[in-house]
Amino acid sequence: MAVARPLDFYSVHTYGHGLYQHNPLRPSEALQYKLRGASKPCLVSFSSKFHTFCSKVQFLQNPSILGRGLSRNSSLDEVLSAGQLIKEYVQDGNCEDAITIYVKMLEFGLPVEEFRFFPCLIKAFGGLSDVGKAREIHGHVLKLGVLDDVYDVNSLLGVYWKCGAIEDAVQMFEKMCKRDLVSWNTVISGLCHSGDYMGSLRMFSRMIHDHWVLPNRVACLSALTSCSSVQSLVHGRELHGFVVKREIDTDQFLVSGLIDMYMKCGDVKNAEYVFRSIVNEESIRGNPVIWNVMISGYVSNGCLSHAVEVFLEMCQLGCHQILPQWLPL
DNA sequence: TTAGGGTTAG
Repeated sequence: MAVARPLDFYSVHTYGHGLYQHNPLRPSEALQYKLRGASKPCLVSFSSKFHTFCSKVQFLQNPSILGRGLSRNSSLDEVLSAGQLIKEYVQDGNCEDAITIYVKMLEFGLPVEEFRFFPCLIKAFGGLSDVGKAREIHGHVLKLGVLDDVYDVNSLLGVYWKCGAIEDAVQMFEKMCKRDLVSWNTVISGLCHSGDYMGSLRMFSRMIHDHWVLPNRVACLSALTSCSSVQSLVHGRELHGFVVKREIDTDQFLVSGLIDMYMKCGDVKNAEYVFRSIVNEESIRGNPVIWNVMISGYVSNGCLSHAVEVFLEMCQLGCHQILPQWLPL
């Protein structure tokens, strides 16, 4: 069966893509059906490992949970407990088990409309790196009507990027009626990671000029990576000015990003300027990455004696604790 | 609640 792309998911007429297309079941039923019937690679494996973690969750083992004899309040408590557990699993990177718990909630007929952890659950699907599964959870939350929340849409956007579904992600972003800083950062970083560096920089510019949203350090970091990758000194310098103006030029990640950008663009003088203006700061001095960026930048630009000088300076300043990683003694 | 990180080597 052909799977329709979720391009027009804001329309009430388009609930039925993918999993739910031509499917008369309710979303929870449809998801259970799909998951039970799925052949490998299976979304959830009901292995012995599952029973181990299940033992920690009383409500999953309680037969009374099967929907009968439960008051509404106790059902809500179960939904809350399940949500917290899902959150924990996702934080631990245990995405499959997090999804399993949600599937159990559906099986037991818990009122998932009351579930308050959809961003977390959606994020778990990103860990599967499977665009088909991403579309399934998309259809599911769409039908539940929780996609009005920018947190949920942002999470879904992140899932599409993680799955490498660039078109889906971009089109989803373009159709978002409400965007926040995280939405912008997600798309800028997504474009950068997918190799569309100029697209990422255009998005950065559009964010400021067309939408009056002020980029934070996260957006600047992605944009800097894009500048380095395409060796665009013009954009890099512009970005440097922006970072200074925003007074975030002492951020350690941005400092190393700026030095790296200048070095990759062959502008050794400006890399030195950034490095020297910050290296006396106590917090910066102990950061081995900044020294490494500087030394490797010198080497890649053919400034070998400078590389040795900075290396010795680093040792003299008491950064010798990182020496064992460096010297093949 | 959601996004998000820098270097090198191989």
